[in-house]
Amino acid sequence: MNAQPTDASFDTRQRLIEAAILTFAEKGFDGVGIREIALRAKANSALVTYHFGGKEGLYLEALRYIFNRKACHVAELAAAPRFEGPGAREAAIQGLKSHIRAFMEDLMACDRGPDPLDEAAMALMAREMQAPRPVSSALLMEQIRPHVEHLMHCLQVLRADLTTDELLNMGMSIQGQMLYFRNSLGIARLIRGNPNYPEDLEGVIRHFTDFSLRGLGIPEAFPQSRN
Amino acid sequence: MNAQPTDASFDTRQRLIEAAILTFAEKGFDGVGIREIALRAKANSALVTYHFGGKEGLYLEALRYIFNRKACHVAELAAAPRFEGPGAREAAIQGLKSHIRAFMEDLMACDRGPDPLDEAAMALMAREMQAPRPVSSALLMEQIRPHVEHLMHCLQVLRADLTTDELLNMGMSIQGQMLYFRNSLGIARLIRGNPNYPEDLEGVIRHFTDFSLRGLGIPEAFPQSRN
DNA sequence: GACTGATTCAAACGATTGATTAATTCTTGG
DNA sequence: CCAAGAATTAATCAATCGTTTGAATCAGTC
Repeated sequence: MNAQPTDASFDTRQRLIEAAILTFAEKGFDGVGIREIALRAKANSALVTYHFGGKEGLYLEALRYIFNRKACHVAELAAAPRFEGPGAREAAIQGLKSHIRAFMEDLMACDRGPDPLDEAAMALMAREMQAPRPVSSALLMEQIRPHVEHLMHCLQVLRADLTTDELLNMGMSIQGQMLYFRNSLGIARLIRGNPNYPEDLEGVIRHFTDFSLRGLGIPEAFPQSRN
Repeated sequence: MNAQPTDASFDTRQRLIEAAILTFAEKGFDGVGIREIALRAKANSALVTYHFGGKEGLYLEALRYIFNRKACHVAELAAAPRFEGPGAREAAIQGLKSHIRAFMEDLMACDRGPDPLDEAAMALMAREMQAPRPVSSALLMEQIRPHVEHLMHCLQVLRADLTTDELLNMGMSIQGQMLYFRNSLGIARLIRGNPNYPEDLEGVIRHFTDFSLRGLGIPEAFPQSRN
């Protein structure tokens, strides 16, 4: 593995990484050979060991590439200040709404157009989340933690009466519906008989927002008790 | 592959299938060799081809074994009659509660004690749901469809004012949080720093029930408007 | 143009893959 | 008891795996 890539090797490295994302996402780590990746990247398979130290090194670098590439909206929110004092509750509601919107927009990568690489990157992250490799679980945790903490902060402000465990359950339900939505897009399109679903992402975001606020137990979001 | 297994070969077949479930669940289809499975089953690796026609045949047989073994609670519910006439609403609420409980108990296989085989079976199904193999996707869909239809019927009774698309969104949120819970057990345990999570499955079931009923917009489930 | 280090390449490495073979053991009905 | 078929075994198959090798090619520097 070389120390720092030069301009000459940068293109090859990038092509290998992108081919790795596409192919790993499609078939999983064990379902792909480095020859297949190298062929897709129009590079020699020996370069995988040369540039990344091996197949696993390429896999790790692919994950890092995904994390760095996705200048997430969620990441910006995670850096927001804490909600305190009067108006904290309203701010937390707005923060939760923003989180759901940002997370959905990140999930769908809707602001960069339909990019197959983004699509594959999310599929690969989904694989990694379900069956985390020991070597990459730390990388994944480091990436997810700030988002989790920001969401948990919103929830804690909104439901100060709940225990930490109950708050984690709330967060799990909120994140779960969105991540499952992303993971099962293919099936959902089949069930609805609509290959373009969701045409109305705004409607889906609105649904997740309302469902989450009600599920969380926010009175303002509950239609029957609103008036 | 032999036509019908005799008594003599039944034990070996069973041992191979159970070893396959455990090992496939742990490392995925491509991450396991038949020698490793055979070693775990204390059998000869050539018997995989002899009894099941090959590695993929063993995998399919393992899935069938899971489906047959798991006399799912959800499957019983799916065969329940439709909710009609007076009391339909109460019945639908109870039906939804039962569905969530049954689905969670099936997901966690908690009613037969902590059986590593059941645990592995669910992990394998989770893998299969996220990245279904072409040969087994039909088997999986056939297994899942009745559960989806039963859930949709409950939702339709409870929220007759919603469009089909909105109802599908509701169902997606309800199933999503549970499936995500199952799929991301590994990450959840990392986040909580508790490898034994969830110790209190009842609490999780109660949470999903409350969250779903509130999210669905059922007034009775909303604490602030209950009294 | 010669030298240097980084990069790429074709070829081959040993190991392991799923599958096959042929011989052997086990089981069982006549 | 004994053929006959089923079940199991060790050994081996070709293919592929990730990796290594050594030479070729490239880009700069003196």
